[in-house]
Amino acid sequence: MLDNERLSGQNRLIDDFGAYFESIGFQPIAGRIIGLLSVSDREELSFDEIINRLKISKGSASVVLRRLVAECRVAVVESGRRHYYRLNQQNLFELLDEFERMCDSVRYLLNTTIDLKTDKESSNAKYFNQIINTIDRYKTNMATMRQAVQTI
Amino acid sequence: MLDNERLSGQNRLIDDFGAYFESIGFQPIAGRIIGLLSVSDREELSFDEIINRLKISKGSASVVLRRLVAECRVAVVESGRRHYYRLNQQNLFELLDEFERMCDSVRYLLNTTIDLKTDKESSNAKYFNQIINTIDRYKTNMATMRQAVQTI
DNA sequence: TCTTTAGTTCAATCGCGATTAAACTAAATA
DNA sequence: TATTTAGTTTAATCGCGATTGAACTAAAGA
Repeated sequence: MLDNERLSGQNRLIDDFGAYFESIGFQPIAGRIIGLLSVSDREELSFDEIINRLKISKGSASVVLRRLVAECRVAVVESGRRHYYRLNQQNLFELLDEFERMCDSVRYLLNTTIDLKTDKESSNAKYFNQIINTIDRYKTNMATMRQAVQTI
Repeated sequence: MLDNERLSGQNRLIDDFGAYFESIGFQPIAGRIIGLLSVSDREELSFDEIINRLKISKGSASVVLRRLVAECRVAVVESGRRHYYRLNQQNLFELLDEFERMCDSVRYLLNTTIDLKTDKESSNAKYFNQIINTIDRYKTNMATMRQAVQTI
C-alpha cells in the first residue's frame, strides 16, 4: 500500500469513527480523536500532533481529551511539559456492558408499566412480558458466554 | 392501587419512557407518546387524547406520529374522521437487531483499521483482533439463542 | 529574571433539532 | 351550500451542545 493511500484511508476512517461515536452520543471530535489514536501507526500521540492532524482548536482538544481520560477511554502519559495520549484498551465486553445497561432500562420500564396496568392480561401487558422473558434469557446466555471467553 | 396513584405513576413513567427514548436518539415527544400508548389502560388512543394528555401541540403530534408510523413503532386505525393510534408490537428481538447492527459497525471500523496498519502486530491491532473475535462469538451465540426462543 | 512553550479556561458564536402557533386543507355534518 | 372538525404544513422561535479564539496560567529554558 502506498503511503498516500494509507494516509487518505486513515482520514476517511477517522471520519467514520467520528460518525459512529456521534451516533452513540459522543461529540464528533471525541470520535475523531479515538479514530486517530486507533488508526495511526504510532499509537501514542502528543497534544500538538492531535490538533494539527485533526485541524481542531486547542480549546476543543483540551476539553474533549479531559473527558475521554475521565471516562478511561484514553490514557495520558506526561513527559516533561508534554502530554502524550494513547487508546486505553478497555474490557473486551465494554460494548456488551453498555448494551446490558440498556436492556436493564427497558426491563425496568416494561416491568413498571405492567405493574401499573389494571388488566395484566391486556395485549400490551402480554407483549411486555414476552420481551422481559427474552431479555432474561439473553442475560443468562451472555453471562455464560463471558465466562467462556474469559477462560480461553 | 388508587386511581390517582395509578395516574401519577403513569405520568412519571411516561417521562421515563421519554428520557430513555431520547437517550437512544428519538425526540423526547416520540418517547412520551410511546410511553403513553404503553402505560395507558385503553391501549388505543385518538389524536386528541394524545395531545391533551401529553400537553403537546397538534403540530408536534402530527409530525412525530407520522414518523413513528413510518418506522412501524405505532399503528394507526382510521375511523371516520378520527385517527386512533396503538403501539405496534414488533419483533421481540428489535432491541437485539439494533445492537447487532452496532456490532457490525464496530467490526467494520476495527477491521478496516487493522488493514491500514503497517504493523499488524501492534498493540492496538492485537487488541482490535480480540474484539473482533469476541463480536464473532457473540453473533454465533445470539443466532442460536434466537432459534431457541422462536421454537418455544 | 525574562521568555517561550504547553495546555487550560471561558465567553461568544454557530448550527441544528425540537417545538409551537397559526394558517391552511379536506372531509364530514348540518 | 355553509360550517365545523381533524389533522397537516410551515415559518418562526427556543434551547442547547459543539466548537472556537483569545486571554490566561504554570512550568521549563535561556
